[in-house]
Amino acid sequence: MPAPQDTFRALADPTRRDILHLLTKADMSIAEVSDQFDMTRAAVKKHLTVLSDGGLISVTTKGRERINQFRPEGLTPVIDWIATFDLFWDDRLDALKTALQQFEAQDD
Amino acid sequence: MPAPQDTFRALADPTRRDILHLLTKADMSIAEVSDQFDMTRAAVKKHLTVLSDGGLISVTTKGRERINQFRPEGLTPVIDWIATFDLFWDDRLDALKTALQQFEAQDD
DNA sequence: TTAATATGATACCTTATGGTTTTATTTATG
DNA sequence: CATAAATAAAACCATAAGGTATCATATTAA
Repeated sequence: MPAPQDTFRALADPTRRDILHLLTKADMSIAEVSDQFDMTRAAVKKHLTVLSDGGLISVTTKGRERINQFRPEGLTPVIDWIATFDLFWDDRLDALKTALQQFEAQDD
Repeated sequence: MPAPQDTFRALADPTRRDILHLLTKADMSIAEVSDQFDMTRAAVKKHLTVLSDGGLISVTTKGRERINQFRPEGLTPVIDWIATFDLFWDDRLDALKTALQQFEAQDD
């Protein structure tokens, strides 16, 4: 239930977008994510917090680790927003919108 | 030909997203856009510059005015990026991807 | 229990961002 | 031509953002 703004904000940083792609390969602890970037754990952890605030990842505690998992549904606020422009597009894009609505419905 | 980052950045601000919706109603000069927001023309002009850098609007000169026009195609970098996650989604989302590819092809 | 690991939290620094104000330039208009 | 209108450009300001370093806390593991 993040505000759309939180999702847009989370996606605005390239490192955060890269983290999302990384998390499609496997769920990872903060340390594991940090290993893939040339910055401190603290910095990566801040990015993960922003991603979590934006609904793009979920975090579960496993012992002393925090396992970060990509949440594809977190992207829907952005898709929804883009879909609001569909009157400007053509019929082919209506197909996209329809497919999207099915996805939304399925997600309930 | 903006870098994807410029597009994501442009969409990260709520005022800029509102401006895009406003411009779906009509092409507008800077002054006309400014009339719809509680901030100075200079501030709105900065936002329009960021939107232009992100490929989301085009600007044409008409006398002493600069007419700003929404560019729906400017959203495709974002759509493309989201589509890169489709392996994580389900078959229904494949339909979305297909529709998107048709749109891309048509745009050439 | 002691030491190492993984993370949390805070303080701090630098730069980017969103905004205003002021001044200049270009284009209409009376 | 003189003036008003529309925008450009630059200086400036406060806050947000991305990053580091440091210290505290909570789990493991020896």
